[in-house]
Amino acid sequence: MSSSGPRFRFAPSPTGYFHVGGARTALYNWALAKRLGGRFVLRIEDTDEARNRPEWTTGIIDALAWIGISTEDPAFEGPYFQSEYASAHIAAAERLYESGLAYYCDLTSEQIQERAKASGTPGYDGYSRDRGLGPGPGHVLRFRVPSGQTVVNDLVRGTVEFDSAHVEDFVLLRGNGTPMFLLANVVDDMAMQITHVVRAEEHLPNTPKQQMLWEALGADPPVWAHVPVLVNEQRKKLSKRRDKVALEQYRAEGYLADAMVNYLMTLGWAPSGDTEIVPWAQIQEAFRLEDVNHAPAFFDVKKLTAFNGDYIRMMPPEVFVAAASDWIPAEWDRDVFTRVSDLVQTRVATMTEIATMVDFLFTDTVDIDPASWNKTMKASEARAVLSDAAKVYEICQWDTASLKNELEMLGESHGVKLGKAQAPVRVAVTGRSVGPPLFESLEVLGREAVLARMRAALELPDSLAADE
RNA sequence: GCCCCCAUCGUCUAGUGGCCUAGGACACCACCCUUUCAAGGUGGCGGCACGGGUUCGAAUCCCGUUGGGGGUGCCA
Repeated sequence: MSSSGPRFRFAPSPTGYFHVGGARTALYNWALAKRLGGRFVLRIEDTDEARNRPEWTTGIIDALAWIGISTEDPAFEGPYFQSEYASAHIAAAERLYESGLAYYCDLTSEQIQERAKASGTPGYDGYSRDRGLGPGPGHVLRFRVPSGQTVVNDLVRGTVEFDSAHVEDFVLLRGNGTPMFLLANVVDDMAMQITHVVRAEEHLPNTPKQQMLWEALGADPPVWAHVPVLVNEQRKKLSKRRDKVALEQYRAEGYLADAMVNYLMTLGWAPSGDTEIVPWAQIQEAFRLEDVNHAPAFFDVKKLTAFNGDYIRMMPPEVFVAAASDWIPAEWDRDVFTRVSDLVQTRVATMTEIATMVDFLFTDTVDIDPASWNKTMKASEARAVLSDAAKVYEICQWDTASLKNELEMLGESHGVKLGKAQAPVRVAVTGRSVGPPLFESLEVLGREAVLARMRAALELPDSLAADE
């Protein structure tokens, strides 16, 4: 437990899903804690009653584990729950009140707005600073913001100055006596001896207030680092409403954790050298906050998908087969899949694509896609080729090479190359015009099934009505 | 409105005063390979927002403009 290294923290509030931006922030903290021999402290900020469900915490822990941040790791500490420390937050607030660093105010939000409107200056104007109010129902405790400048030293942004003239006396305790985020956050960070606060840029405007609180409470502020936010194509902060932000969703759609982690780390930062696909161990060694970019980064699903495809192809064949097993129906014959797995591995970018690519190998009959069929059958020789192939395939040797040679020769007799000749056979047998290499698939399917499908297709008219 | 942050190809980035005729990746295009589709290979397209300085020399330093973003709750 006792560790003299730096202490980082990740402090999400439970929301029911894990935001990809949060994942990147967690990864930054994790990389640093691991490399520096420090700690990664997980604190669930559950003080908002509206956001408080036990299963949401489980979701956070599962998501972290998926991206390699394990509660089993010695560098991991927690989770702590902010709601359990409410009495410490209140005690700190009372200390501030007693020493005159905070004061009570009985103005309602409406009254504050009216005063602001009347004076033309937005925000709270410090009306109750010297009214000597004590605690009472509906009285909020406000921090007496000292005049002057607050200089925030930020590892990614350098020195940022804030003039107190623009920092209002913010609320510490609500009218019902419960602590606010700014206070709770600081008190917890102090109690947990956090040395480095690495979080998203949206918290930068909070930082002078929190730093004042650290100082008012008699402690040295931590090292701050505000990393740029992740944005969508409209350059707006990624939001649950507009964008696909849930880590769980990407996971369910067949994205690999390694690919996700690697991609996330290239947003706002890049490993040295000419390749971005690098193992975590290398990232962990190389990552520096000082090298993080200052501008928001677009979360590009297309690039993520490209990374994912690369990671899928990097898997040793047997690893791919094992991984794929979780993504195909349980009743599918694993031996059959294994025979074509290498053909699939180079053709998918996400794990969910696997099943749809080879489903025709596992069904008794095949649904023919009308568009594919109609297009293929437009070729004048298509029907004749299919018909002849059905005859040749009754008697030829049943292996990939023979199947290919026979169709190639047959095609020549009709004046077409193999590329053209295979088309009607492909649609007839697989139902689609694209898919894994045909002859391998035929071999695996077996003569009986292939012939049955070809004959059934021969019964079809040249033009099929579209499904819908 | 006010406060703060930011600005290299469409996107993610390398670059920290001369190695830059600005490098890589994704996307896109072409060609090669090829049984469809991929994968792979080769090549191409494409950028230092603008204007002033500083300097022998600026993508790199300073100022301004413009353009983005974040914040502005008795949410976190």
